[in-house]
Amino acid sequence: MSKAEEAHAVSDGPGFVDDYLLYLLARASHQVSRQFHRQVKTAGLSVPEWRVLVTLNDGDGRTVGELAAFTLLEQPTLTKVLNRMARDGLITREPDADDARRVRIHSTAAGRARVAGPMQAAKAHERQVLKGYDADEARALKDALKTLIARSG
Amino acid sequence: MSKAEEAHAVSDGPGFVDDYLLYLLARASHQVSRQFHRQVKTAGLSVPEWRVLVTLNDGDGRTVGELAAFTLLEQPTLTKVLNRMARDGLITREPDADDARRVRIHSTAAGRARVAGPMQAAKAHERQVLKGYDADEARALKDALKTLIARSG
DNA sequence: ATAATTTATATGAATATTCATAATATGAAA
DNA sequence: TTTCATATTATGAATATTCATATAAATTAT
Repeated sequence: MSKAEEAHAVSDGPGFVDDYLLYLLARASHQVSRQFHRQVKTAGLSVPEWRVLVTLNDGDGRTVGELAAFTLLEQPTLTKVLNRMARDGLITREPDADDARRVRIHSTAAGRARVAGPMQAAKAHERQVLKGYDADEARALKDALKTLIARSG
Repeated sequence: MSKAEEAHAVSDGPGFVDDYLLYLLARASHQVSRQFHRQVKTAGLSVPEWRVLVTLNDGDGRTVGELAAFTLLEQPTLTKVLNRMARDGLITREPDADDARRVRIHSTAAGRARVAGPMQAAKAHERQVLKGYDADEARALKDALKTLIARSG
C-alpha cells in the first residue's frame, strides 16, 4: 500500500459494487445514455419530455398511467411534465370516451416535429454504441435485458 | 384494429422503444432496482445515501469527485447529499493532506452500522434476481454490462 | 516570484421531483 | 340505488436536483 493510500485507507482492489448487478445496470444505463441525453437537451427537450414523445410516437393516445409506466416516471411527476408539454404545445389531453377518469395524451404536430431529430439521433447513437457488436451479440444483449425486465415485472 | 384502439390510435405492435438499447437498459435498471430501493428507504437511507455508504465501504476516504463519479451523481448534488449525511453523523469530511482543494469522505461508525443491513439485503436481492441463471449466464450478463461501461467511459 | 490557467468543492437561485392526499369516476355489493 | 371499495389523475407542500458560478488551491507559464 502506498503512503497516500495508507493515509486515507482507500482500497484499490475490486469491491462489492464492482460486481453488483444493480450497480452495473445503473452505471451502464447512466453512462451509455449520457452523451445522447446531451443531444436531447440541445434539441430543446428534457429527458422525460423525450421519453413521452418517443413513446407517443410508438402509439398515440395513451393514458397518463400507461405513459408513466413506459417513461419510468412517477405519476405525479408525469402530470407535471405533461402540464409543461401542454403549455408548450407538444401534447394535448383528451378525455377518454369510455372512462371519464382517464385522460389520453396525444402528441401534436409540433410534438412530432420536435421529436423527429432526436429519433434519428437515437438510432445513430445506438449504432455507435453497438459498433463492434455483431448482430448476434447485439440481439443477445437486448434479449438478456428483456429477460430481466420480464422477470422483474 | 378494435373500435377502442381506433378511437385513440394506440398501436399494440412493437414500437421503437421496445428494442431500443438505451430504453432497455434504463428500464431494466429501474425495474430491477425498484424493490430493493424500497428496502433501502425502509432502512432509513435515500438511494444516493446508500450509494455513498456502500462505495465508502469498498474504500473509505474517497474525494468528493471520486464519489460523485461512483455514485452517478452530479458533484453539486453529492455535496448536498454529503451535507445531510454529515449532519446525520453518517460521514465526516477530512481535508486532504497533500492537496487542500480536496476533501476526503469517511464513513462513521454510525454510517457503517446503517449500511450493514442494506448490504446483506442487496446480496440477497441479487441472488433473487439471478435465480434461474447459472453461474456462466450470470457472469456473461455482468461482463456484457462491464463491456458497455468500459466502452462508453 | 507573479500572473494566468486549471482543478476541486461549495453555494444559491431556479427548477424538478416526491409523498401524501384530494377530487372525481367506476364497479361491486348490499 | 345507495353505499363501499377501488381506480385514475391532479394538487400542494416539502424536499431534492440542476445549472451557473463563486471560492480557494494547485499548476503552469512568463
